[in-house]
Amino acid sequence: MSNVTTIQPAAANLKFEVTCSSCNLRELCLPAGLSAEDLARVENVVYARRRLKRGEALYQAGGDFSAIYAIRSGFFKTSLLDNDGREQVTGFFMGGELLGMDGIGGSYHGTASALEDSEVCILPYALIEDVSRDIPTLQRQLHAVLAREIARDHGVMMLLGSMRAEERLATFLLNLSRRFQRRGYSGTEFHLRMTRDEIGSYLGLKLETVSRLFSAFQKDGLIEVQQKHVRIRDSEGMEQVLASRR
Amino acid sequence: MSNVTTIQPAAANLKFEVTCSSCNLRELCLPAGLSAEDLARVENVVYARRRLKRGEALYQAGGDFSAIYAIRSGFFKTSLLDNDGREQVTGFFMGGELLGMDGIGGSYHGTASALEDSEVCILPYALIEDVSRDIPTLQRQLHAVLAREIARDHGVMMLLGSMRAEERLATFLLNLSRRFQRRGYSGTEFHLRMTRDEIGSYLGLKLETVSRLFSAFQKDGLIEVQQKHVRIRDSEGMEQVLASRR
DNA sequence: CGCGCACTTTGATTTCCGTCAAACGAAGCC
DNA sequence: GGCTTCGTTTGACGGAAATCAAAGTGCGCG
Repeated sequence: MSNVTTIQPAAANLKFEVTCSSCNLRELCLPAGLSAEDLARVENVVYARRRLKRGEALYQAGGDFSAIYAIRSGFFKTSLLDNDGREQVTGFFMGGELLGMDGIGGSYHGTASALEDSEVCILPYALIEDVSRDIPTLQRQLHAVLAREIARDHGVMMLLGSMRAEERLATFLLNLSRRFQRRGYSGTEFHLRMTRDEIGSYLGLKLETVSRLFSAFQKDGLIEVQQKHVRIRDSEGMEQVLASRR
Repeated sequence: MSNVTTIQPAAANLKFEVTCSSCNLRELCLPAGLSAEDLARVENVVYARRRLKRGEALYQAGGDFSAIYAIRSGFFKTSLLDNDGREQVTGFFMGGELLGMDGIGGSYHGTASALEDSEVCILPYALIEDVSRDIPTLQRQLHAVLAREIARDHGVMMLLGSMRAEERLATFLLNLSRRFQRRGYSGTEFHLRMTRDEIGSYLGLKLETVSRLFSAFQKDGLIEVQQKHVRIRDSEGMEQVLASRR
């Protein structure tokens, strides 16, 4: 992983050094598909970055919306808080993915917190608005990103609304696997950044159920799991857990 | 209700007669908040309408994306189809609400079908793109609508992920009530356009459970229900069903 | 008008997952 | 290094909703 960012001063103007062109997540991120020329203009939008410690909140539910964020490194969860204080995790996000879009036009609807030390690029909404008026490709990209988030949410609704517990966990693991792989990491062996409780909240299950399912999948030879370390041994078998719908 | 639309020719150029300015759903719809001047420009986007019979699909999952739709009258459901053909209803939509945003930048992710005879305004995406470049207020409105859909979906995720059956149905009924009221209809007495099965799919419950809950709510004096006709007798009691979270 | 079909209601039973409880393991801290 | 604390695993039990089944209701259609 690039260490470029670690040697730059933490203070003052972070604009220096922030270039999408040199970012290896470029093609997964907002500027995907932009020409070199347009890319240069977009770099004026990404005017700063922010580092977060594990557990720190990137933004809070109800906070004034000012920017969306692109994850440069690290791992996040987004969540909603219930009236009586119960948490619903609405998503897990990794490098190249965007956060904060639910706040557009008002205030953030949920909270985003770092599950490990992380860094994000700050994309002030007012600037995105301006620049996307001049660059149709960016405008289209932004809309596409918003639409993908809607489609993702619908997928989760299907998961929560009509899948059994084991199908939910299999779907979750296969989804993580695919996203790690896409980013050049192993798709068969990875480290879970979230707790069983957070997985459970996301999947609409209790943490004990999640734990039992991990154990069951291991017993069936589908995965090896030791705490937060997971290795997928039989991804075809995992797919079949899904196909087993009656 | 306005009958203006029923006397216009069904064929050929529907552009004539299509004016947001004279639409009583204006302030609930995409042009909300636009100046009279900008509104005139937006009317060039809404270049046609389409009527649908009950059961007819507005668009199908996988179909090429070309436009988003504003509901002028009627009632819709959106749904996803599972690998093995099972349906997940992702939402119910009424006058002034927008459909098809999940397709932006590709193909529609789900299907939208009319639950009663309906009419929609067709908003070709290419035109929205163009016009919203010139009218920042429209651009912002469009983004806000997309963000609201994301927020709505997160609300459903919370419902599906962490509520008990009776809380889900109470939430559903109160939400419908609020939306009917906002449109000038009674918020305490209304006609359900969807079947128990569709409600169940949306709420992650089986139709028998939905039916039983309707009966239970009636027995508790919260509602009166006869088939698809619902009257809310004790909306405060309904709210308390939600507050009763342990 | 009456028949058929789709939708709804209600009851009996089963099952999956939640709840409660306790022990275990790992990580951070003085 | 030992201690606390947080997270995980596993077991026993109970309950909410699913499943199976059958009767009832109302609407559309010939």
